[in-house]
Amino acid sequence: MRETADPNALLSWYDRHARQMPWRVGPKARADGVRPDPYRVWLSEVMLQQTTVAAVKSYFLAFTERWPRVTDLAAAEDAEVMAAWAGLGYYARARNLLKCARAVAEEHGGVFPDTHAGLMALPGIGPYTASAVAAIAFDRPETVVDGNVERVMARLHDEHMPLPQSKKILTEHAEALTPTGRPGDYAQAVMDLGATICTPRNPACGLCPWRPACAAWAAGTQAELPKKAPKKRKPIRQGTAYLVRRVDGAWLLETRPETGLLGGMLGWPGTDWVDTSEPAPAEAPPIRAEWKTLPEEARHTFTHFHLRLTLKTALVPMDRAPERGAFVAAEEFRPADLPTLMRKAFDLARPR
DNA sequence: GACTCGTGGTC
DNA sequence: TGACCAAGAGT
Repeated sequence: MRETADPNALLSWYDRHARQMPWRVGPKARADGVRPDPYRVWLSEVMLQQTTVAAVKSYFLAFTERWPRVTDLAAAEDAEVMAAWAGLGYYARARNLLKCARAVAEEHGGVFPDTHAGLMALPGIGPYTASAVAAIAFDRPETVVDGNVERVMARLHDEHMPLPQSKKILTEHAEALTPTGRPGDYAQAVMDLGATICTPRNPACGLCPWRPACAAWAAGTQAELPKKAPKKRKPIRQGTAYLVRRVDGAWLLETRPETGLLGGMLGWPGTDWVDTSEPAPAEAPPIRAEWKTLPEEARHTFTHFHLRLTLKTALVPMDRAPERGAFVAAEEFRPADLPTLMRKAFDLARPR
């Protein structure tokens, strides 16, 4: 008879092996009564959505240095926040981050709600993030279910039904295990277990505090779990971007529409992007100029398609007015403010 | 439930 | 090199 998974065994493991991260109050400090700052917990959780810890660290430090409190962030300009988020991806997160900060500042007196329902009502906070903030910042016994927890539960219970179909069952397993004591530490402990021991490939079962309870370990199936529905392959889209430099060094840029891909981000004016099976999109030059096509196209892969972007460049005189976008002075232009695709295009087109 | 929505690291 | 993957949310 296999043992039942013991939350205390996991907490004991976490006390010894918790990862240190800039936004985390470790188990020792937590036991000494140190409370995490809900603003920092929320900010980190939003940044960590579908994003690796390694990628998040420098952004988290930059954001908290520049905007130490939620009211500081709420008072920031949209363009400043979008530029600071550039490169981290999933830019709807940044747009919702600002909406959420402003809602907390204006409708909640600058104080985050401390319940799952209160948090869920805020922009950019879904089931996972509401549970994470409620548990980690407010020590409420909420159950966090992220990709780590799904994997751990699928293996613990040897669940072979593929995701996302199995999500509900895995959530119920996770809820059944969540303890009423130390819920914040516990939430972080399950995710640390998934990130360092119960990893997608080559799980370190020999070091796992829950191995005695693991049905997949008993069956030898841990390497093939969790099962996932097959993914569709990515189509290829094509388009053209126009990189215009004025003789004084200014660059012609535009802020993209709020919705859709790279919404709200700075970018080069260009055509629509269409599937390569369709005719190439009509030219859409943002200004009258002599265009030069670069020998190399910018290639970039998004979540659901590959993009091949033809780059056209031009040098224009001071008195030439653009039909789209606006010139940004050379000394004010920072390539780091661009999303990665646009920065790639710039790196191929920049004068050297 | 099925799509959309980024990026960099890894094998 | 290409596919997979990482602390999901919104529509």
